[in-house]
Amino acid sequence: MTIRSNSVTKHLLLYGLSLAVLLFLLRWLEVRYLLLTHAVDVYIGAIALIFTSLGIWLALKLVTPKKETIVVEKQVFVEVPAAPLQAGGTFSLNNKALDKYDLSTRELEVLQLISKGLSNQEIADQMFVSLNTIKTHSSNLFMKLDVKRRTQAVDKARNIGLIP
Amino acid sequence: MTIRSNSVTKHLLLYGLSLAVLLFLLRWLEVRYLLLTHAVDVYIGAIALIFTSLGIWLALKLVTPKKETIVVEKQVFVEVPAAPLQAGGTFSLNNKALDKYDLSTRELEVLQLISKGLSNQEIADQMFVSLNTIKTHSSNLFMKLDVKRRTQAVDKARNIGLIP
DNA sequence: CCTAAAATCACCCTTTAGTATGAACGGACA
DNA sequence: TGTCCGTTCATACTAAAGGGTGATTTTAGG
Repeated sequence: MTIRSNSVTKHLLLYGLSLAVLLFLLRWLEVRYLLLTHAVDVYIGAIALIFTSLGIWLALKLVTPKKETIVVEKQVFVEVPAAPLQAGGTFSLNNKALDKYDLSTRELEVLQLISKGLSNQEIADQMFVSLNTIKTHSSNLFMKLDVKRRTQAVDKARNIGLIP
Repeated sequence: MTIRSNSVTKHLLLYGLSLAVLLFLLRWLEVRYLLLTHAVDVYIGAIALIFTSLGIWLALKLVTPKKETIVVEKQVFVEVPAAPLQAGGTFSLNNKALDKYDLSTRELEVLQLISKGLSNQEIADQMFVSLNTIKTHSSNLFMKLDVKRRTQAVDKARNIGLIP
C-alpha cells in the first residue's frame, strides 16, 4: 500500500511539473502567435491532444492491475491404500459358524466370491464350472443361511464371521 | 470482436463530438475574454483539466479489466482407512471418499440399505418412494462408484469407508 | 463294494436387478 | 430470471438372479 501511494505521489508530481512546463511553453507560444487567429485554434487542439494523451497515460499507469488472476484450487482426492484391511491382522474364519450352517467348501467359495461383487457368470468362469452349477451352489447356500438374496447372504455371512 | 470494435468506434465518435463542442465553446469564450490576459491562463488550465480527465475517462472505458481464472488441481493424498472392523467399535463415514465419489444423500441411503441385504422393493417401501426411484438412485450410484452390480458396490463402498 | 453326500450340469420358469430415456418439480445460485 | 442439480416417477427393455426339478458323476467312508 505504501508503495502504491508513493507511486501515485510521484506520478502526480510528474504530472504537475509537466503541466507547469507546458503552460509556460504555451504562454510563450501564445505571446508569439497571439495575433494569428488561426493559430489559437491549432494550439487549443494541441493542448487538447496533449492533455488527453496525458490523461490516458496517467490512467494506464495508475490502473495497473488490469489482469485479475483468480486462482481456484480444486482439490483432487487421491486414494492411497492404507494398511491392508482387517486391522487385527488376517481374517480368521469362524469355524463354529461354518459348522453351524454346514456349508460345503464349494458353497463357501461361492459365498466369498459373491461378497467380492462377482456375478454368477464370473464366479463360474473363475471356478471353471458352468453357470448352472454356481446357481445350484448359491441356491443351496441361501437355503442354509436362510436368506433370499446374495446381498443378504453377504451381510449375514459377514456378521457371523464367515467372510471378512 | 465486432462488438468490441463497435464499442471503440462509438467511444471515438463521442470523443470527437465532445472535442468539437468544447472547441466551439472555447472559441466563444476566447472571443469574449481574449483581452483579459489572466483569463487565458485560467481557461488553458481548464482545457488541460477537462481533457486530462477526458483522457482518463477514455482510458478507463477502453481498457477492460482482463479477468483470468486459473483452475489449479491440487492433489490431496488421502489415506483410505481400512474399513473399521465390526468388532472395533463405531463406524465413521469417510467424508473425503464421500466427497470424491460425490454421492447424494439419497444415493448414500440406498447404498446403505443395499448393503444390509434389502431388495429394491424393500428399500422403496422403507424410504416411502417408488421402486423406479430406487432403481434410478442405484443406477446413478453404480455409475458414480464405477461398478456394475449391487454386490460390487457394497464391496467397494466398504473398502473406501462409505459403509461399515 | 456300496452308499450317502457333494459336486456337476441342464431345462424351464418367475422374479429381481439394471439400463436407457424422458419428464416433472423444487431448491440453490448467479 | 434462467440454469443446474437432486429427487421423484414412468415406461420399456435386457440381463441377471433365483426357484424347482431332475440327472450324472466324484468322492469319502462304513
